[in-house]
Amino acid sequence: MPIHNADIAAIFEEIADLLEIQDANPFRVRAYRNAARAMGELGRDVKSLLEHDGKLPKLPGIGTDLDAKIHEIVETGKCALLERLHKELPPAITELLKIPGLGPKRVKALYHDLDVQTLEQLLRAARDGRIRALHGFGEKTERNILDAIESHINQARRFKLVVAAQYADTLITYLGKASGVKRVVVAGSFRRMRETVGDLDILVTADADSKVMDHFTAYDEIAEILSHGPTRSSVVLKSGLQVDVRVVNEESYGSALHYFTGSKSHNIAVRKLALARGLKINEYGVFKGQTRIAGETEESVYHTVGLPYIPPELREDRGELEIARAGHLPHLIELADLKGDLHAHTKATDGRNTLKEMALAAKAMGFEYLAITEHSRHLTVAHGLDPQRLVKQIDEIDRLNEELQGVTLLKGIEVDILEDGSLDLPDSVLARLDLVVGAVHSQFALSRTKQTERILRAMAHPYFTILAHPTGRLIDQREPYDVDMLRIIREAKKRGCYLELNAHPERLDLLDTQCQMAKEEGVLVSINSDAHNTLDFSNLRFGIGQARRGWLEKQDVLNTRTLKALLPLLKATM
DNA sequence: GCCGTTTTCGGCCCGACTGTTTTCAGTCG
Repeated sequence: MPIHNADIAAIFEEIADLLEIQDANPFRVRAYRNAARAMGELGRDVKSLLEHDGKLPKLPGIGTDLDAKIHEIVETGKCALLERLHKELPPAITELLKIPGLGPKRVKALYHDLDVQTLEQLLRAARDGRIRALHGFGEKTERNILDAIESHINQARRFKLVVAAQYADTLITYLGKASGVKRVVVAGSFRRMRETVGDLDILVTADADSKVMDHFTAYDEIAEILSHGPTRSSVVLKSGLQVDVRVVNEESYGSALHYFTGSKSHNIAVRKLALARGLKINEYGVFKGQTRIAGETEESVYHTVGLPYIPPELREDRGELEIARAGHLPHLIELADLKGDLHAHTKATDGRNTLKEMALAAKAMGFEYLAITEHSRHLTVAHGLDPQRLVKQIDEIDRLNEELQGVTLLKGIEVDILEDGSLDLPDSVLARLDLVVGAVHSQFALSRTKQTERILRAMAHPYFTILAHPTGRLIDQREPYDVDMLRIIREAKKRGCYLELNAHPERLDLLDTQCQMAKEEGVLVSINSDAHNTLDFSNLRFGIGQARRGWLEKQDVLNTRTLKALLPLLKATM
């Protein structure tokens, strides 16, 4: 069985769960969770790294023991510690931890006292009223467990950023209407621009006598109130989205925003820095003994631990603290840096608007240029262009450009990369274009080797300019196809072509860690809307968020270039 | 299990809310 990073991460997570149920040292448990996270986020494939170099680079949180376990898993596909734990505890028991309200202590009690090992057994025990009899459990806990199991089955897991944004906008307006409310801001993974969010974390500053929590829990989209306190409340909306609201007074705004934005591991790292300086950080401020020394702004919090302000998108404990301390934080790209968009469709294929309407919408975005890149004939469902229709569009664009003021349409194509790596249109017509965007739209299940070779062969084509949505994943719908992204990026560097970060909210493809990889290898990324109508340009903000999570700066992005600077870059091949 | 501008041993972020308890453990973020 091929071992991927995610497999190693899953093994470490399971070990952490089982150790926790065994009441092991919580810091040992954390070490395994950190290692799982490190594996999940690593931009390089561990197996191929080991095959190539024979050892792993030094990774934070991976010491001698975990390093040996990674070797063991890669070489044998198994981990002796996990096998031992499986003998000591029933394997399915980690499923029980997924039930909200059940942590390791309660799972352990349920197993020892009631021999509950599976969700089915848990359900039966709750229905029979056996749980309430356990020490530390009661009638209400039993009821909650029962409810949680039932909703666990058809529970919505994570929400795409674009969907969460819609709920956030209306809720912010609603909360702002409560008396005494000063500021309402969404923190959490939403503010860090993660591609999906599990819940909305909203921070409110308000006068001490504000009734904002009562106002919040009276919101008419609420399906269930999970908790309701004076400073913190949690609810589930009818949509299934959980919302947590936290209220602090105005002087704690910065420290509370920092705390509530996370990520959890970033916060832990910052608080450790504070400890080393004899300081304590909590959501109310930074304290030296009993004295509060900072907290009005996030800048003030970072300042107390000797750091500059770190943008939310970087707060993932992926080395940002060290880089910040050294004064080398990137100046992250912003939406206003984009000078154009290099991937868009019109009515000629599966888009909704005309060439002119798209051009004017791009101009309204402040863009100098917009590339029209229709699908090619192989993608019949999208009414892809054959050579004749593409030539016709080329002529139309030439005519329209003479008429347009302040914006230029570029002639392109989103050409299908066929299974053998050839392109879906002949050279004779591709030669007439300003750029060729290549895309995989079929045969997603090829082996890693074949899929990689297919894409490399397409990129070797002299007219190839940009690889569209390089992993092919659709968030929550379709897994990425299996490719060696590092090889693709290195080949792009050699060939002088580029990778797309597709900003469509269902794609957000390249992934953030792959953006970092492209940057390290010196390959420019093109942040494109893949617009199918004039409104889709607004999705670029999600692409910008993803790019910022990938540490990209203005100079790392192809379409921050002016038209004049861009054109030679599009022509640079081989 | 990891790690070191006090350290190779002894620490490891910090607080709110719930439910069960009668002063606090467990869970969560």
